Amino acid sequence: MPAIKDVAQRAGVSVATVSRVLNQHPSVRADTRERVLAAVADLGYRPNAVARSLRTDQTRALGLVISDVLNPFFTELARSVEDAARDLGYSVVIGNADERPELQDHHVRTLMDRRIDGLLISPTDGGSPMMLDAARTGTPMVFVDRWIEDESLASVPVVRTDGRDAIRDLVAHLHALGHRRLAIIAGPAATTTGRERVDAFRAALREFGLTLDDGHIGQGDFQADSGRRVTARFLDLPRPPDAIFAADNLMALGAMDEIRARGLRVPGDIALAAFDDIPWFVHTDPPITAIAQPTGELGHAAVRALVDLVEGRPAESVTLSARLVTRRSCGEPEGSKP
Amino acid sequence: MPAIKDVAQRAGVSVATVSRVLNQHPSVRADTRERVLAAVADLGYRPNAVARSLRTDQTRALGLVISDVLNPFFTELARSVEDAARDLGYSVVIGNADERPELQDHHVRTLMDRRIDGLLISPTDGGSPMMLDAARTGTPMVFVDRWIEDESLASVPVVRTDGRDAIRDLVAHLHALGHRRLAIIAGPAATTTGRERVDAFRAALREFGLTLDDGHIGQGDFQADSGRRVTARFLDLPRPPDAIFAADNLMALGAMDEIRARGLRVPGDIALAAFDDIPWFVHTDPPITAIAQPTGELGHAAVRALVDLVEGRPAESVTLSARLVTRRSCGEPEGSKP
DNA sequence: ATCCTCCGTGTAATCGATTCCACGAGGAGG
DNA sequence: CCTCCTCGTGGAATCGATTACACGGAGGAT
Repeated sequence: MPAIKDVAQRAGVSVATVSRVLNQHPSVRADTRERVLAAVADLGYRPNAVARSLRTDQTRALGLVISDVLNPFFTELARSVEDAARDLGYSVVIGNADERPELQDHHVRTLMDRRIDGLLISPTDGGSPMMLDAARTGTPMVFVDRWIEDESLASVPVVRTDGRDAIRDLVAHLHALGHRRLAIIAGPAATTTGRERVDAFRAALREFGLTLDDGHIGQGDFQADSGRRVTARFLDLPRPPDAIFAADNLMALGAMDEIRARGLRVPGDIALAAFDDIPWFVHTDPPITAIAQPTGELGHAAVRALVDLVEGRPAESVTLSARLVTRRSCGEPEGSKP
Repeated sequence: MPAIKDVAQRAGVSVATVSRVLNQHPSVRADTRERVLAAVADLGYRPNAVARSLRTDQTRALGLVISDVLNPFFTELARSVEDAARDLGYSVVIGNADERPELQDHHVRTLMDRRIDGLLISPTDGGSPMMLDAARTGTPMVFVDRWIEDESLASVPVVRTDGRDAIRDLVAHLHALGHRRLAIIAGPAATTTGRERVDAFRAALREFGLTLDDGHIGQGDFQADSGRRVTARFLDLPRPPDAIFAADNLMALGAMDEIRARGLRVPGDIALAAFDDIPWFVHTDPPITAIAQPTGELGHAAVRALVDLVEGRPAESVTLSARLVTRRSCGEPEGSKP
């Protein structure tokens, strides 16, 4: 693999001149430029990004640590992040934390070791040591989707979706269809989205004169299995809920598994709704009512904020809003009753 | 961010000694080692991977270029690749080609510029310039899932799934349920998996005395939209097929969309099956019969082969086999008829 | 006592780029 | 004709690690 000195030699110039040509520095005579470019083409030379990074102290790479790649919400997020970053001339290195704090820490550490220019992170837990460290040492950092409530992290911008209104709409929808005993499969209490969705759900219930039983809050971990387990607990109750709201799409999948395994039917026996909409919800039996986040915009906004930080501009937090997409899993839509 | 010389200074030794401690070189006196380790801890020093890579000419990073992150098959693959790589002490940098050759090329180029140690690639097309270049210049490289049939790439190991038998099983299943006019939504002809699945399908049909009409082969591109389009064409035929086999799960999703949009029913009006199984297929209406690849093993085997290459050992191609998972989208299972 | 070995450590070259500074040539202005 | 700029270019320092080689001291062999 040819290095810059090979190009210099072949073009009969110094490495400095080659470097200037490569970085479109103006003070190179046109014919010299030609010669250098010709040598570059002949040798198939490509600058070594590792060496360049060492010298310039920037890698033009961003780190993205997400909680679970297998969750369609996060893969869509990852995709939009990569798109936005590429447009701005950055690469993205993805780390999958699998909802495990120690894995999250591993990835943050590896990314920092590789000296990525900035970190986009959707924390799995209450804040791992490496992450606090990264924030403290001034690594540009942006939280996406979830964030950490810690005063030492107060300056880290948060790009997220506020599901409050959509959740209220969902509760209204359920209420209108006659459901009164509503339950929620919550995310981990350590995550902000975990808590927030429960809070919003509880507040909305209150608005409709309902209360959220302690027995109707199940602790999940955003994985399908936990949705199954919690749903089993709900269904074993003497008076089971008549509607279940899963705080993410994987737990909704688990819930469906369990409901189906017991020979019950959605929405006849029990209604089901989920946070996060995915293409498959159209084709499930029945199609699932869900709260959709503007995932693409979320990714773009997050990258914009992070790159602002990286390039020395101030960055702001962004809050987008989610919307309810009603389908048939909570009962027949209002207008369509016979 | 402290560098090795800061550690050296604080411990009162030279940078060489610090480096030796960090790389567990044996010839360091125990008490010196202690002092160095203490300094490392005090400063929170972490070695700069960029500098290390420049010097050692290895990054301990692997590149993975996949055709489409949004396809659950590939995200599962990516996840298993990352798992396997991490176990062996490597990081994975993912590039999403989005089934677009020019994007694939962009990622290969970027990864090569960053001097990744090896490249895992699932090519979208017949072989882009950068890829041929990479192979020619001796970059360790392994094809996964798909590959390129080019003599200059003959030495690149291929880790893949052979779906031949499973496709035969599928055709047998369809035949047993009375379907005779079978159609296939194929992948791009430029991809090996695209062609291979059609070939296997055609061969299996012949075995059952059926033929594959030209009108019953639709050219898709592994994306949902193309599944929709091709299905529309099938259904507009004067004598539409009575069973459709989609060569991947996204095109199956598109096919379902189209079938549903026309008010037709699966499997009553038309049977549907897909290559690649995903968790949601259990919950669609109806549950979809699919051919499942051992995705986890695929990823692990691919990483093993690539790391062998990277570390100077010979690597071998691996072919795993897929299996048919019958559900209800082709008709009621044999045993369960009344 | 002398010489050799080995052990632990330091000095300095090196990887491949970027960039500051210096330098020579040529043109403009006095 | 001399001085001063400007322009284009080259030399060399630098980023942060690794590692070949050198070196001084301790201990063993003779």
